[in-house]
Amino acid sequence: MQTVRNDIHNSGIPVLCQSCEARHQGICGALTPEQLTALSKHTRRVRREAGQELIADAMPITSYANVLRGVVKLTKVLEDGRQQVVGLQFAPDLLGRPMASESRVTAETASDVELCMFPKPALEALMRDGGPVEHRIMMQALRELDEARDWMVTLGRKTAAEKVASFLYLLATHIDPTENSAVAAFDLPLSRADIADFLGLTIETVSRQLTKLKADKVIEIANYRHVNINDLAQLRVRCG
Amino acid sequence: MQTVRNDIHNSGIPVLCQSCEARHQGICGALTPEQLTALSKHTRRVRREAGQELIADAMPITSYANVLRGVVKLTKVLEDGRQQVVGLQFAPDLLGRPMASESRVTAETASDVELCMFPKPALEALMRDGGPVEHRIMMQALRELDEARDWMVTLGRKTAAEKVASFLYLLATHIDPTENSAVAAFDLPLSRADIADFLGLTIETVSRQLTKLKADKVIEIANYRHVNINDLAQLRVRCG
DNA sequence: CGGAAGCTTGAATATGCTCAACACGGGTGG
DNA sequence: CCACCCGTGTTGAGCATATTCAAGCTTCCG
Repeated sequence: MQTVRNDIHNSGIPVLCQSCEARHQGICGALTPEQLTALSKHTRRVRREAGQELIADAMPITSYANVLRGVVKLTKVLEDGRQQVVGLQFAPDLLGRPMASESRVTAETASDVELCMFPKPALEALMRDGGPVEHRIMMQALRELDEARDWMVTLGRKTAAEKVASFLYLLATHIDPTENSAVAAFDLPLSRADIADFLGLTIETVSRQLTKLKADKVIEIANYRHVNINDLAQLRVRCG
Repeated sequence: MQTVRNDIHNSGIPVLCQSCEARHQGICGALTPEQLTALSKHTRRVRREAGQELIADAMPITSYANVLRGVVKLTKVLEDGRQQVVGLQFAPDLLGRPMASESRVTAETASDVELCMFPKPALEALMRDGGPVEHRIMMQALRELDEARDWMVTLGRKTAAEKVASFLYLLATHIDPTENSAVAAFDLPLSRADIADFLGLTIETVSRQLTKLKADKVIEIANYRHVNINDLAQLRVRCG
């Protein structure tokens, strides 16, 4: 054992993880090199294109995954087919409900996505002793809870115009959180149908409100998907 | 050491805690007798009548509390005064956002409430080493996240009639979770205004929908607050 | 070029909101 | 004891916002 490297840097860290953007974030940031090595024996790097189902509601969870790139949407459906997006996950979020045998949501790729998957028992082993891994998972749960509650205000109390503005503002502040500028530009990771399901609106209403924001020169839209926000402060005002 | 008791029962447990209904639940259920004794030196049992503010949004958190009796509502407001209830807490929930310096919500008593309060550092000391306390807090956060996401479906995709039915169904299944009967009876812990803020409706709409459920013989209401549910299955169907 | 999927636009409709009046119950004071 | 008031809840009429239904437009891709 330990015939392996303690070379210069990244000593003992699996090759795959060395180049991983999520290496120091999410769950992996809480692992010792030894734990990382153990975990990496079970991991699988996976790409999925947009529109694929990753986890089905009410089905047993067999594996967890870190989101490395792209956007995953968490949805719930009523019996008659009405759908609600209840969360969006970006890198380096952990995908999968910890401490439960069954999922409580459907997880689908909203854009092309890259994942680092690992079997359920591998994560559970790391959590068993409590400690830093459990701590990170708790922190993610608390953050997601804050986000869910913020969104409940949008769903329950905002007008259609405010909902759409809030959605764009959310993306602008999440997609590139480093920038702190007055403008923003990005590709919408969600279709109009997904946006509607996120906002509790119809696709027609979403479309009309986007058109209105465009007419009011608050945003520009190219190719249906690419958004330029000219005045982030103006957009903020329209969030209610 | 261990000079101390292995007497009969409840050995070494503070008197106040011995008679506490939450003793084996919530945070306290994760504590050793020693930890419980240490914590109990800082706790204060408090009663608050309905309508009192417990924690203000965006204000520093100075203490946490266990809910022992009654209902606490968590709310958020928009600048123009529109309000949304984003969560309800029952015994034995922990009140207060762990791992944050400021609250992200306003907490108010919805009914008369009994709390067991303790200062922020006391809980943080118990969490420091990770372990069972942190585990319980994580479990509560995950449960609240599931509940918040369930409620997002109600807010975003259900009709007014379905929202009111869902609210009554939620209470019926939460207030006395032991019973598993076809009927239920309870006092509404929330005013019409609070119910409206929970459901993203106006008080008039809530009132009309309650009247409709009454006219359809699904529920009875006495004294505005006392509700009899005659047919829980029928109510369930109306939840959408 | 044709077809399909995704998006936009328009007109008619319905659902829930606003505004207003009224009912009920509990407390206070003459 | 009754009169009054105030907070809370109900009911009604008219209205506004978002939905529904239907048609047409882009873009992408074979």
